[in-house]
Amino acid sequence: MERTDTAGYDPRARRLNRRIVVRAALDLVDADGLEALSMRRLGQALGRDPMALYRHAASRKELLAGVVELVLEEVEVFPDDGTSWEEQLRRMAHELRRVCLLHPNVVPVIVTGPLSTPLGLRPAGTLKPLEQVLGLLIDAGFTPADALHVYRAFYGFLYGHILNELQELIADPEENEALLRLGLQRLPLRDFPHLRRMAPELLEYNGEQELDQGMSILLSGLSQQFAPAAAI
Amino acid sequence: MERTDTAGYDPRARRLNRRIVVRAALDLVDADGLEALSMRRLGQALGRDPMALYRHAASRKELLAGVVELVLEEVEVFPDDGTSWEEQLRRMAHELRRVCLLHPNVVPVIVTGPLSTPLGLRPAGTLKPLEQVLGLLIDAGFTPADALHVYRAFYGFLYGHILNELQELIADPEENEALLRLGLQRLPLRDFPHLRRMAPELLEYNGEQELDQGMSILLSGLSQQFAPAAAI
DNA sequence: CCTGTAGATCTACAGTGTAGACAAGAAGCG
DNA sequence: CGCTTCTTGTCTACACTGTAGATCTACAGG
Repeated sequence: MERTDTAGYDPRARRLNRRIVVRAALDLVDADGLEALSMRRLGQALGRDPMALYRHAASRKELLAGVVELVLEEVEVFPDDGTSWEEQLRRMAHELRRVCLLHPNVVPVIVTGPLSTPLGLRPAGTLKPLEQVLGLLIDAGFTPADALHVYRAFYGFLYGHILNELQELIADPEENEALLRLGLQRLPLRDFPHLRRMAPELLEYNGEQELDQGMSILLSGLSQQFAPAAAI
Repeated sequence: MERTDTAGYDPRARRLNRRIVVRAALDLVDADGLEALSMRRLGQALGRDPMALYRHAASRKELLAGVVELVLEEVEVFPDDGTSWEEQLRRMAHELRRVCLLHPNVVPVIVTGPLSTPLGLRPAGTLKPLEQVLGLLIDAGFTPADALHVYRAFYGFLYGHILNELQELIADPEENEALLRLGLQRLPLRDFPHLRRMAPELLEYNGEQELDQGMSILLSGLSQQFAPAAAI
């Protein structure tokens, strides 16, 4: 009944541990959104006193950080196959997008959370992708400084795209169409002439394709702006 | 004393209105962060009962939306001068960055807020930039569909950059250096060989330059991927 | 003057994060 | 086994939060 078994573990089974708590928190956020994650509700989901959670997470913020880490662990990190650095970046982008779409409610925390957590102090899991990309680029012949620039452009664009995509397709497409047209109708024609004609294009949004296209743009710009010194 | 006059209006002076309330909310967020914005504190800042605010903002969420709108109004929108669309996009990017850096605490809401607010229903102020960019690109010879793609790539990258920049320079640079080095030291050398050598590069971050460089990359990719049909 | 109405206030409720004291239970060791 | 120690869970309590609903106040138009 209620919300006792959010996943597979039945409550009171055995002692809590951090994994279980964070996992349950993620389930709760996935199911009911960020605001639904309160210590009391989470305690209830686990069949424990809310205060029990504090043995495994220092605070709500810290718990959320754990949730982010857990989500990022879902990102599959592929070994360096032989393909070009461009193709590898492209694949990593799609992979991160995939995971983010599985946990849309967590995305705001992912992109916004590490604010005010200085880079050096972040959990190792969060830094792993950075290291990987740097290695990839340096191996491809970039100087360390350029690799850093490329990394920033890459992740900047990627995060930006994911945010945009989540904004674009919230409601189900059915009522989305009506809503969009109605919304556009509301705009004064003289102030928004172009936007009002965009309804068909706005409805045909395809996130994967859009990301791929964006990546093409970015990568083509990248390899034009920074030519890697040695292509082996 | 306390926090009665956050700006220039003294409390009890005359009747409240939405402008005053939202303005005070922005001041509060700028000064003490997002979490400091509560109806009670805001009421106190204005010398009124907290409940009075509900006559001018339907809820805390709606109040925050007003704050975002207010910030975005600070973005100066330049008329179409003769320069190329690339230069105009570049200038708009710098302008948005400038405003966001003036209100870093609001940025999470800016990039995250419009989630779950379907495009058609957003306040006109938020849609103005979209319309402007579309017009600019279409005038430059892009098809509407391509203009939309370019817009998405542009704003995706821009938002991503701003988020990244805010993450990079939170603390004051003085203690940032020590902290960064200490943080990097903590990482195991075998897992993070590149990152650990990056300290000097990481310390020389220049957001404006980084954005400009990123824009160059993006724009160069853009004009290579989509050739505007007619350059007039 | 009186009255209608919009604005401001008061009270109250359900919910929040979490500090601090305490109990129950597992684990180590003789 | 008993005894101690440390970890984990529970309970109570406090200072907050957003906001619904009723009530009071002040100003508008007649």
